Amino acid sequence: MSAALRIALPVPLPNFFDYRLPEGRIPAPGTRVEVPFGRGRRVGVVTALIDDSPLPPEQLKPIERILDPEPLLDAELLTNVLWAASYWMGAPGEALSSALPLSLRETGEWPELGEPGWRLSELGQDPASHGTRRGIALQLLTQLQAASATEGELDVVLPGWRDAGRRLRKAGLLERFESRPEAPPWQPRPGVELNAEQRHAAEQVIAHWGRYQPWVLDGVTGSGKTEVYLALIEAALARNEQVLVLIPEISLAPQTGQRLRARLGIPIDVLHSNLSEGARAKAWMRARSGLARVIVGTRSAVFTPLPRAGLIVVDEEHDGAYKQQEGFRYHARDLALVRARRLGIPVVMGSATPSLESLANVAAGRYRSLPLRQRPGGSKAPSVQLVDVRAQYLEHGLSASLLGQIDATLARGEQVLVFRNRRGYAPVLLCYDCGWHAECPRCQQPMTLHQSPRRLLCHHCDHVMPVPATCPACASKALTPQGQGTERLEEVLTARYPDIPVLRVDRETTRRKNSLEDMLGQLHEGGPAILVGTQMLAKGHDLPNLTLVAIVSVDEGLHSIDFRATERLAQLVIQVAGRAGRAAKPGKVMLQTHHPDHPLLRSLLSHGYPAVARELLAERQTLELPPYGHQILVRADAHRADAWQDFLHAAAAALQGHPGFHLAGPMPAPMPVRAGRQRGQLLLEGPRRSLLHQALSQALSQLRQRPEARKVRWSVDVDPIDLY
DNA sequence: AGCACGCCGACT
DNA sequence: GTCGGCGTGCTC
Repeated sequence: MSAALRIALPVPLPNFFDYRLPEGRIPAPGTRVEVPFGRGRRVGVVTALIDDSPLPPEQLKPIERILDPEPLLDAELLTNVLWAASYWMGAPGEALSSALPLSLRETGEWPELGEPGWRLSELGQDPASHGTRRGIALQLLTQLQAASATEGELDVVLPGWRDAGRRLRKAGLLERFESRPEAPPWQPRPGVELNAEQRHAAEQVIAHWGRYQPWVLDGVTGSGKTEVYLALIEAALARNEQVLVLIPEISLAPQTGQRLRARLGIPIDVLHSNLSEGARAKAWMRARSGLARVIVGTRSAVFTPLPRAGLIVVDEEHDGAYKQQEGFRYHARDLALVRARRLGIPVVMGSATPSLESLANVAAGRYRSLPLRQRPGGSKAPSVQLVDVRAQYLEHGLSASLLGQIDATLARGEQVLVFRNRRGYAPVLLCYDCGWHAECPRCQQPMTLHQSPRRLLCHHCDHVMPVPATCPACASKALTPQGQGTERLEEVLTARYPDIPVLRVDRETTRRKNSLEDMLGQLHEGGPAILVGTQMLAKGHDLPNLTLVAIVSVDEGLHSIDFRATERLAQLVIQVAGRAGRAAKPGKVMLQTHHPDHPLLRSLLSHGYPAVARELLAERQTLELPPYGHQILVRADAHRADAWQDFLHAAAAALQGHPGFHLAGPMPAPMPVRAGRQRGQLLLEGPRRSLLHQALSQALSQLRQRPEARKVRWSVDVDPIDLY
């Protein structure tokens, strides 16, 4: 037993590493240190000063260097990151890695916190030099004559100043400098008048301010959840507290950031994985220092330090994007709740379609519901109509009644959204003569036909193959694309409406940064247009002239073996439908299906999402599925099926004798082959989470030693959200 | 994970 | 005769 520093190192190992105490300053928990590790050096984070290291002192290596003058992570963040590692059964060092921006995972120095600012140059201070400048250029000069300003401030007071700024700098009148870091001053501004429900919601949260309480802001689309967020953010700012706003998608970040900035009148710090590394580290450090008042970010932003935390907002809390699906598999919404509890602050989770987990927590009294049922401005809920396509002739998947509605909508000068959750041209390429279809050799799944560029693409492993001219099995020329993807719908609609702009929104067309923004921007003002796209169109964007949503088909979701498929389908339909008719014009939604009598669709249409959620929850309760039962999934894959079988059988054996759960498997994964690897899984299910955890964490330490573990790739998924 | 060490096939 | 395959063992 010896005194030591317990350090987390960025390796996928479940343990910490102990190092000898240094002579001088003892770095406090949360401080980065550089240590010898193996034959190299690594950067780790001190997690504790201990006096009972199991290693004898002579086996402890000394710390090479202390990297931070004070702890980089405060006690709350460090504790919660380590909690997250243990809850989701990840390596502590890897959990800490996901918490830190890239440059701080290494030996990097703390970034400068100043913001770029603009001021008049020596020449520019002479009014004579301004010449005959007009418009924004003149306003900018006048503004900077009064005082220099940061770029963030200029964005607020003089939107669109950047072009003028660039020209005036070229002319030598302005210069750019690194401003002294300082928290932006905030003054309350007159906001939008809240309606009674919104005001009631905001007042309730404010009445419970300063202690942990989860709130579910259950607002139908268009009910103005954002207004409530804004009122609450202002309440935090008035108390000089920080707010973290989590959003599910990067594509929503610029829009959300701009909207908050415009309304709150202060710079918003945006934090997501597409940001340049420097910008990310800077935003993280600005939050740590308290300079950042409002931080907007995706999943990984849940690791932002919040020394003056006042509120966490989780927007679209039902969204699966909050769960990390590889490496360290944490759930950002759930971690946000845990952080809020330790921070003693409220969490507001907003959604038009709250997750069944959150609804169950409301029913159990752990969360409180803030319903928003009213649509402001008297706008009406869209009418939804099922289109039975069984007996209809379909023109490339589109029924006559659907096309008729599209015609009418365009004729009124309004816009149409055609939703299809399949990208590419056609999901299957089939031979009419012999029944052959193109299949991925590595996944044994149909390959998707893409037209530009023309190729067969596997959506599971990205395998690419040329499109055969004739059937490889029977040499027939009758190879026919089956079904519709967004690419094909775009082609069909462009041909049918040659004078109407048809915009396709999917992963292919939005790869470029901001292209989604640009495309939707075009539509914001505009006249008749058709928007064709996937999932991506389901969230966020407000298109006032969009009055018809055509859902081409969601039938795949009705027969999935995944018990969450129905929940996701209901949420998707409601979210997509919510795009219709947000402004004064009434919206219409048409949903094509081969199963117009399916109970889920019936219920969704006649009683809405809350009723469907109640039914699904009752079903889950009967079957003891989440959120009433808990699950941990052990996955394994290998070149040969017997390798994963051996491993998962060893895992099942190691779990024998532990109480409180039931094992399903070992069994092949729902997709038994992927990218050429055989896949299997073992599911632990039980009513008490702690027993599952206990059993598996004990079994894992044995399992890691076993020879079977080395022959497979394996991972543990606590609270899995899909069983692929 | 990375990186060693350690024994068996095709090349100068 | 060597270069290099990936099995297996370890990192405080």
